[in-house]
Amino acid sequence: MLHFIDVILPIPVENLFTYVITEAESDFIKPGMRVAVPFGKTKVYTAIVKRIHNTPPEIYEAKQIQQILDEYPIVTETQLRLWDWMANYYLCTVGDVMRASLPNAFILESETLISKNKDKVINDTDLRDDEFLIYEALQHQSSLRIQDIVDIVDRKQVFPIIKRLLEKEAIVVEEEVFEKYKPKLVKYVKLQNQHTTQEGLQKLLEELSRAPKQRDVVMSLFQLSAKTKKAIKVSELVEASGASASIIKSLIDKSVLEEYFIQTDRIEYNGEASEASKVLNPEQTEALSQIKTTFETHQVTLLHGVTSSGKTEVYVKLIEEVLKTGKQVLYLLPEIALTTQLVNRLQIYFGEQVAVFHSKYSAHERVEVWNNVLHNSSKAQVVLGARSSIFLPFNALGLIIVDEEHEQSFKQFDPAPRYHARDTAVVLAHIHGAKTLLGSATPSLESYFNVQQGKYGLVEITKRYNNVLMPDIELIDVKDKQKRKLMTGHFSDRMIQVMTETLEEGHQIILFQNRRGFSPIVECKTCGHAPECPNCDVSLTYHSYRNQLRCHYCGYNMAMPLKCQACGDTSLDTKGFGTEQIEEEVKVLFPKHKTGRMDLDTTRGKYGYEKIITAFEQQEMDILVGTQMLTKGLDFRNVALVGIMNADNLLNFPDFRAHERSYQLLSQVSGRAGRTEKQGKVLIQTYNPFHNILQQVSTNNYQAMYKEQMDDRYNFKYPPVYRLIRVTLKHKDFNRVNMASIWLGKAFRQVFGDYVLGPVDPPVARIRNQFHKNILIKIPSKQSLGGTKKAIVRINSSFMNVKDFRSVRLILNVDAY
DNA sequence: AGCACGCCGACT
DNA sequence: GTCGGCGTGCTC
Repeated sequence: MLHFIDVILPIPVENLFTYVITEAESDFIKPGMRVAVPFGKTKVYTAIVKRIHNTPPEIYEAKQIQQILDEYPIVTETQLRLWDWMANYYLCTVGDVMRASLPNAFILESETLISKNKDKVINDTDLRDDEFLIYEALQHQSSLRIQDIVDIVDRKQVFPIIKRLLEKEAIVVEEEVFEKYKPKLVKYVKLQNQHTTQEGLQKLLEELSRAPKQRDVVMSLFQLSAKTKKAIKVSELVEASGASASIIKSLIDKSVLEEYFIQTDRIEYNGEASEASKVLNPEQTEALSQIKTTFETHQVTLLHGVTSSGKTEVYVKLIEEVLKTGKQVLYLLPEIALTTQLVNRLQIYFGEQVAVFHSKYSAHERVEVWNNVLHNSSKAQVVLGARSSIFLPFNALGLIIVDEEHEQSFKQFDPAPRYHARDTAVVLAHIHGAKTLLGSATPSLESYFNVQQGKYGLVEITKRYNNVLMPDIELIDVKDKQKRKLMTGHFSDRMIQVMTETLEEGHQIILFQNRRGFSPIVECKTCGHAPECPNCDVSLTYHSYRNQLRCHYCGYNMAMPLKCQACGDTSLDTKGFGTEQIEEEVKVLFPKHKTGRMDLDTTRGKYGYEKIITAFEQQEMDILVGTQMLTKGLDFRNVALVGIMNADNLLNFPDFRAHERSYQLLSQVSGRAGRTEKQGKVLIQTYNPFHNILQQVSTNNYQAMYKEQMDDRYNFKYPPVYRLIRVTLKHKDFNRVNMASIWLGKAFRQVFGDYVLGPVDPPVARIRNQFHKNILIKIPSKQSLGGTKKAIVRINSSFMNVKDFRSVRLILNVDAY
């Protein structure tokens, strides 16, 4: 009987691919293992085995696999189910999901290597110029990659040249696959056995009496191992004895010492669980017991607790209980880089059991976390991670916590799979029969809607920890202040007054300046010309760090011009209302106090965030000016005032969620004020103090916000009442995208009628020289999601059959909000 | 996604 | 005429 496997390839093609395997291989291969397979004429890819069967393909001959890469599955069956769900729900291929899931080091790809044909002597005169260049390069280098050749001849198409060289038998090519993951080995030393006894050591020390340095090393090693009773690293010995590596080397050569290697994790967790978890206050205890009750009837529960109500302590208790049952816990956070505080806290309680996983980790580190999770190692019982950690190979998941569930960074926008980690987490938990806890001080409308629909349980904490009062929020009418000439730059008299008071009391201040949709641009005062990106339809933004103009979309940058490029005048103004300007103004207003700034510019670099946060925590700064980053669960004890410089550009953002987002953002920033006994103060400057959202923020009235926003969503047919799929078309030729989008819009309208919006130009209609068009499809809740998606897929394939449109790139984004 | 194949303009 | 550009289609 013949044996076949269907495999998933990490490329965006719909189908699985079938390969033949031998009888022996069929006994060994299991779904979830990696195999290396030949694909196309030359390439070798890493594939994941999906299914093993005996049905030969009908219309083609299956190729053989090249090799099996694993001894056991590295992807679990539950993961394969989740991949299918994701591909189906988010309208992408399983290959896309695979690529996003596996640490890069797991996906090996072959690379074509070109080397000289040693069996044949080639006369230089037989070669053309470009061929000669390559042939000559091979005299110095044993092999060249395709990219090297591209660089050498400076041309895009190099295959014809390689082909000619091959025909002349001047070169040979081979496909090489590199193993990307190498376990890290650490060198240890110990005394050779005969020296470990009391007398053996005595004797050895006597022998070494003429070599005092070597003697010292032996003494140090003996003391170290007596003290720690553990294996001694060479590096430790070097440090303890102060000897050089060469002395140790000579002792090894003399057979006094013996060296050996142990495989170690790259990520080391220092310290053990050093503290028992905190005792909960009555509100938290009540919340915990309610959560457990709702879990009896619901898969998912939403924990709605006001800012600094101590949600984390509740999570900790819950985690403790799940760990006792031997299950794993996944703790999802919006952005891990900002949450060192939380990592430290969890490590205090759970020690080594905590593993951290996020995109800043190297490929090697990710493999190690992956393996620890896969083997249910004690080092990965609690996994703390950003959205991509939903891809880890859990096998005994008991609980998923999604903290700050309203955060939009849980949604991936590019590339595919364009998934929402919170929603995927709910599905993942369901597959495992685990529970999901969503936590937020300002829940997303969709989660609260699910509560109202009876899908999710709800638990609330309305009091802040230690009975700290909710901050007092005051709205300042900027229009009125301007009329009465009470504005100093961007600061109202009231803002300056309260800031002065706060500083006098020795407290700290956070000033929040939204950046979204509003960046500092450069404008000529004479002619009004603003430099634009040559590749995208946006003005360049000014960055004083490096004094340059940059494009946020494609990264294009140029030095800050001295003269206007249009009229030549030198009166260029870096106008705008960014954090930099605010910081400058603060320095003028409060010259005696220290001011810091936290935004994309200042948090570059690996420890950018930590530096600023720590400095502010240590009260090295009095005033911190920052963007959205400040909202992310940071805990500053001494902040008594939060100032919001301009609430309007948040509210006026052209997006159906602008109001919901503004509420969330403003509430979260406000929550940074007054975390100790003193009641915090929040000042919001706005042109529109009677705006409902601002009123709701100032009275902390989530219910009113929810009700009003939901009315809008019903009336205008937006999520969570309707589902939303956004179709983006991209092409370098404007007319072509235009025609294509009109065609596609019509086709959609024939099926979905008025539930199709567009095509419209997105706010930035050209990015990296590609023109964009958007079409929005709204799906009523009663309409079957599966049927809708099938219809979309069908329309897409007929779209692809129109010759002129084939080159237009289509991007489907499900739940694009 | 790659990569080969096949059809058209600008150079020897 | 050929070379090198780019659009089109397939990969088990």
